[in-house]
Amino acid sequence: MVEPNNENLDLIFHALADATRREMIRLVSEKEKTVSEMAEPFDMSLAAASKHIKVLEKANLIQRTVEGRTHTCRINAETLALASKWLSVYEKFWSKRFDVLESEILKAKKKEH
Amino acid sequence: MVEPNNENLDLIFHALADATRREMIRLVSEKEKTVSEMAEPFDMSLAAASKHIKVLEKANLIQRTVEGRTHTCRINAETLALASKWLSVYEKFWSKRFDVLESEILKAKKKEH
DNA sequence: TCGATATTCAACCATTCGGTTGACTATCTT
DNA sequence: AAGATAGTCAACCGAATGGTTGAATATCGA
Repeated sequence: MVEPNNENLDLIFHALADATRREMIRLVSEKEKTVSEMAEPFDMSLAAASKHIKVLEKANLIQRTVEGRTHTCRINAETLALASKWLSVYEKFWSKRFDVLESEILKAKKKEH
Repeated sequence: MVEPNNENLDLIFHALADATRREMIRLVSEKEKTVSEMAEPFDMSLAAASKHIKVLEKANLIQRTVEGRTHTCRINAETLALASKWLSVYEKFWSKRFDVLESEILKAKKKEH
């Protein structure tokens, strides 16, 4: 796996910080798609969608192959894994909280009887 | 867990898209910290750091309690869990890749003997 | 009460963002 | 060769971002 440096993570999280782009990731995760297909569901110009796609591409979240005049996009999930890896460092905090919550629930249930 | 809507995710990922703020999260995850303590490691004005803290707070990534003149920040890891949850939908894509990689390695090792 | 400390606020600035439109390039089809 | 199709590029626009500085607010300690 490529080690995630700060510059990478800036690009990745920035790309993810927009609902249109997150939805584009969902779309392209279903099946590889052309630029037009990626743009179609959104109420914006093709040029605007094309910019979003470029942001995703620069962040390495999708990859593009050009064949003739059509550009095909496919997901590059390894990059999502980098974001996930950064977050996973803090996983202990929320799982810890869940443990506390669970034990609280158990205690409450015992009291019922 | 609070359901992550698009607005939440916009704020969360935007907050994470800055190296200063990611480092602030790391700092505050070690131990709760005052605003000054959060700002100290960075080469910027207190006001700038204060703005970053506000971004983290609005995204609900940290929480603040005010006691007298000191504001204490603590991590709110549940919100990181929301980001992680969004990413986890795509986990199958990268773990699939790892599986392929693993089986390739196994095949290669078998060939050696 | 006075000065130090902790923090925010407001105004400003340059840059980036997310969108538009119109022109352009390249490829496919006929 | 001519027109349709796929997509980008460039210029523009208003709003948001990330920083600054100086003033304001509120609390603490002597």
